[in-house]
Amino acid sequence: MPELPEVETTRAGIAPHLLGQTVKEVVVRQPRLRLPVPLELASELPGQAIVSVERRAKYLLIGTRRATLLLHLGMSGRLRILDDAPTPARHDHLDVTLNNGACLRFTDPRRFGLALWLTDPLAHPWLRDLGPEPLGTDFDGDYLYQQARQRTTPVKSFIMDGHVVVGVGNIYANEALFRSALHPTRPAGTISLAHYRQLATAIQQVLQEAIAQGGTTLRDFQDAQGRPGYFQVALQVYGRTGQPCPHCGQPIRQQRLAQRSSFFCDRCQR
DNA sequence: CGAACGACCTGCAGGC
DNA sequence: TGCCTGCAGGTCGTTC
Repeated sequence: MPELPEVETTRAGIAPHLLGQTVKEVVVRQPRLRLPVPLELASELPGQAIVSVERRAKYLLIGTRRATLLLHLGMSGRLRILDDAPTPARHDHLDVTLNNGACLRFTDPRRFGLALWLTDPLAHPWLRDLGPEPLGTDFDGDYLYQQARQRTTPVKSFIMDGHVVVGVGNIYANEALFRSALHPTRPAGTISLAHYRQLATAIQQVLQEAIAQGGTTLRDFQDAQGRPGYFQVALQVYGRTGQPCPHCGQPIRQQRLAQRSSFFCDRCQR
């Protein structure tokens, strides 16, 4: 479900409801996520005031003075703000209720998501070694070009590697490569600096446009208020196998690359 | 070090 | 109707 734009849309949706509020109760119905939900979450988060709601890569960081609730939505995770705490449905694994009666509810059918309680989340091994934010000032074509030296991996796998740059998932990797006319299988180390500048710009633009549209809803993404995103109408190649390339009319091809579906135009992307 | 791949888990669509 | 297969927006650990 969520790539960077969907996580950012979620963050922006939950933040105003959480900031300044105090947690009343934490209900863990299913502790078996990608890692076990720590018991301390339910014992230590209640009573804490929420002082920050931030995002790093696809992780959400809900900060208190004591520690931080680190959330990841995995493939199928979703966060909603509810006015109260209605009867939970299947896969509603976690509720964080607030003193004002509202409830932050985490739902995740596939359970690839994460809920941890950490005093220093950015020092966690999974966050510590992450690459730059694509929308930050330390990401550009020169950086990508430098990172790509001597690398033979396909450029699509390269930009989806969180140690290179974070937040670029399968949808937006395909779209950014199409926009910059690069074939997904092209070995990362064979691409020129000029092309990497185009690719970096394409990544930033596609992510910013998707955020502005509230993300991409393929089947089930909804924001914190239950509204879908609208960027799917702007997708040029993702999920469009056999449909004409918007530039040249050739049918869009689909090919499996690093166990992920890739969509591209053979003629426009080299 | 980098590259390729299996693993985790559920739901759904499509073929028979 | 049911059963089977393959696929899905992520990302880790293992192996070579």
